[in-house]
Amino acid sequence: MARYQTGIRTEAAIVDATRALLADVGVEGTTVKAICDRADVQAGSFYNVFSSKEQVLIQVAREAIQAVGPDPSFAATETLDELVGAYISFVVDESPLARVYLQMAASSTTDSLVSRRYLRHHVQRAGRFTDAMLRADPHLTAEDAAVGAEVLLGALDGLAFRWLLDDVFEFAKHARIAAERYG
Amino acid sequence: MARYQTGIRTEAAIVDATRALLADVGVEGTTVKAICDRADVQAGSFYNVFSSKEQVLIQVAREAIQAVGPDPSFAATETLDELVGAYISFVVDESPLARVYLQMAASSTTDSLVSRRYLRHHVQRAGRFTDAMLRADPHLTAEDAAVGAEVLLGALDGLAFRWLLDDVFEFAKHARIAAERYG
DNA sequence: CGATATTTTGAGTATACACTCCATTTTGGA
DNA sequence: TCCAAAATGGAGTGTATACTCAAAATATCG
Repeated sequence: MARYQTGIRTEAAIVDATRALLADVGVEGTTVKAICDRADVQAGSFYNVFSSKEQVLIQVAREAIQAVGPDPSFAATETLDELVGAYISFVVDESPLARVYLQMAASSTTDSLVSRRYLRHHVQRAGRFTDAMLRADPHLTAEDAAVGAEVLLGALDGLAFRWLLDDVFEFAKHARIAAERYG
Repeated sequence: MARYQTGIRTEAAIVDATRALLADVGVEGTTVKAICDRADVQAGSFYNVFSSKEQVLIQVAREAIQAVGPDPSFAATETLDELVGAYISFVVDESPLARVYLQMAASSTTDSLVSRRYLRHHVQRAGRFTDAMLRADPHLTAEDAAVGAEVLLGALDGLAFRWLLDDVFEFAKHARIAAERYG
């Protein structure tokens, strides 16, 4: 099923429109019609590229999930500061994608495809935080490091949600303090 | 407009059904039809009691918000431990309501009415945490206490969201550890 | 250019949703 | 017991949604 360039461009336009819509009006307002209008495409073209609305949502969620953490190839040596810094700059510098990330994580109904994907991603992320904590303090037990990672990640995510509710909130400042206390 | 007992019972049944549905299937699955089926009531009765679906959602959200914090009459003397303990037992002992609280807070990002209500509630709650922190350590500046309260609340909310994604997660244990890092 | 694969169009379908209407039944005070 | 107010049943309305389809247009390549 070798593809033509026009089809690939259309797919990109649909993904772009979906991401922008999710950031602008949330999951609820992101309808197929709204996506098509924004991408300047007809419904038929949408379904020529994606088999369902859920597929493009998953695609954007995957994209957001990948953007949360720094390059996985550094995972063996990265520090906690780097991990926290990456999350902060993700939220601050890529606000639309961060908004998508948080909104989709929150609105995914339990046991849905998206929900399971987020959980798996969270477990991986917690693993990287745990490893970084262990490298920083080799006296920690693996269990303590894992718990510490969960608490720090919880704080970061909670503060990001706080920012979602009110974007005047100084996320970066609070996130750094959370890292100092919980790291 | 003196109301009859049957009408009051119907209203209670609708609110109960709505709360249970929100906990079970989330905001998305909570349709008027589902509410009516669960409450064993017809659509006409629903709209005899509530003017719209949003009204009953707001009612349940208000109920959940009120259940989050301990009795406000203790606000002048309560300790941080008591506030944290109240949140933990809210999540653990009243899971359905906690689920409603978190899901509606998360999905309210698009709906400005509910969103503002949650934000106002959060500000009040942060105020109580700040006051409790100041009582525990009078040397703190008000600013430091406020930031600390935001970070701790962020951690508690983030961990609760984590529990929402996977209810095997030991929320109480992690929440207590998050709170300890202040003692 | 001609042949074939791919993409686009846009009207059309089925369905689920919030909500209405009003005839009928039930309630509870006088 | 009577009766006006309140509550109910349930069919019905309009609308928005995800999704389909077949014909027409366009791209790719020998």
